[in-house]
Amino acid sequence: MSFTATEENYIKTIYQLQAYDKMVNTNSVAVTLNTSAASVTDMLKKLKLKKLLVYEKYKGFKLNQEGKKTALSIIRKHRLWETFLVNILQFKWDEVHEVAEQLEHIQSNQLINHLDDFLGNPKFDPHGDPIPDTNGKMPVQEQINLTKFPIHTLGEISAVGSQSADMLALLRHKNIELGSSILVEQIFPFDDSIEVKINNKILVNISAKLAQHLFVKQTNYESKQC
Amino acid sequence: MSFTATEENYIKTIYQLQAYDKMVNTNSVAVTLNTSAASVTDMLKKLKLKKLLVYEKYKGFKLNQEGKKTALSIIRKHRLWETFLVNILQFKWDEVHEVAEQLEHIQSNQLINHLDDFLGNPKFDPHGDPIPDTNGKMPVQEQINLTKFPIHTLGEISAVGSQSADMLALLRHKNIELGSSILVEQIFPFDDSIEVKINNKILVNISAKLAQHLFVKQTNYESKQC
DNA sequence: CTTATTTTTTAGATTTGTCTAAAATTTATT
DNA sequence: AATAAATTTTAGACAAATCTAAAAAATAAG
Repeated sequence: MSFTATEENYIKTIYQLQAYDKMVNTNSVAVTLNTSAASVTDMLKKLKLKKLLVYEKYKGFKLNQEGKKTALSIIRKHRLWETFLVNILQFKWDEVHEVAEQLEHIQSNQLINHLDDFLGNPKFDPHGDPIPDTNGKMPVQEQINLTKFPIHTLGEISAVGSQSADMLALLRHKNIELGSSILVEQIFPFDDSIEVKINNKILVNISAKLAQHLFVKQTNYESKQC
Repeated sequence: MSFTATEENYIKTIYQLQAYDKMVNTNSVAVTLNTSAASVTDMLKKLKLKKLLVYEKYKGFKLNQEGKKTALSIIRKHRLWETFLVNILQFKWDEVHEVAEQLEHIQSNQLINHLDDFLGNPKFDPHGDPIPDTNGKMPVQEQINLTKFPIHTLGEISAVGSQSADMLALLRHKNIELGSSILVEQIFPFDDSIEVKINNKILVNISAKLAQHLFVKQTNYESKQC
């Protein structure tokens, strides 16, 4: 079965909103896709007819097994294209989203599987997000973007998403390096900046932009066998 | 200015039909795009409004300067993507057309220019067709149609004038591909078929219709300095 | 040079995805 | 529990791209 680009955008959005099978409401989809609630309702009827979601009017909705499978194949395409754009075509990792939004709708299994092979079957995209395989299976993420890292949880810096001299200078100034321990103390919604404790000593404020470039691995006490 | 995928398909088709500024008629576009004459008329009004073509009703039409520029940018994208699919992703050259038809509509100058650089700014695509540059300039081809190629003269296949799957399947069956050496042995006036020797080994009979779609470059002895 | 044929255009409908405004339903608040 | 507020759905309309059938114009044939 194949879908229009518009249908695919709805499917992907609903998938992201329903994380762990929560019910999704009309308005949140409308806001995310920057459209009207009425349009969302229209599309829900269509997707229900195509047996992609569970939906009763006024009661909310969520993707069924088939819908989730479809969403994962779109996400797979999106993330593989982002990897291609950054790793092969030298895009900066914050320039790729708009183009990947277009490329993800190209229909050809042969294309996406060849692309996957050419890229060396990557497990994570340049943003650190996991890439689903042909069956929709996602690798477990051992690292996560700092913006998504839970508060009051001990982790350590496992990657930086940029090698710009400016950024490395900033990191040095804040005494942050690969392997530094990190603990999120507080999040300021006003500017999305984050206050963290580095190496259990220094309190440092990290801007939203910097946080987007830092990846953290949760410190696993059990596995520390030394 | 940007266009829908449908508009782009019309523009490209008209460009190909008007070769050297001939007037184009409604029906030929309808046949090429496998649609109705009425639909073509509708689109012509739209493209005239967008100032891409010269059109007076019942009198035929052709792209103006702006229209040709647009067509060339679409053709550039198509041929670069075909090159990518064959050279990088290991597609067979008769498998690429359908996918390239989709990829050519992706809108991003950055993408297509980075792709061009990554491919090494190729001048010809895997079918031997010239790739327009950013300004729409095409490299000259010193090739000639097989039907006009002199007898008993060594040449090599430099381009094919169609991307139809049927034709490409036929070529594969006859062991003919881009770069194959070719020598016309005999011409049969009854059906205008041609007997040729491929790669100095196999004798193959080529129908008039197939020959019309094959382009040959004379093998240049002078440059063989080994 | 009329008439017949072909080509092209118009008129009116259909489908997809969208909108606004109004009605229906659910949720929140006295 | 009754009413107010928010959310969701329906109704009706619109633009894009398409169709079929009929009308208009150009071309071909007698």
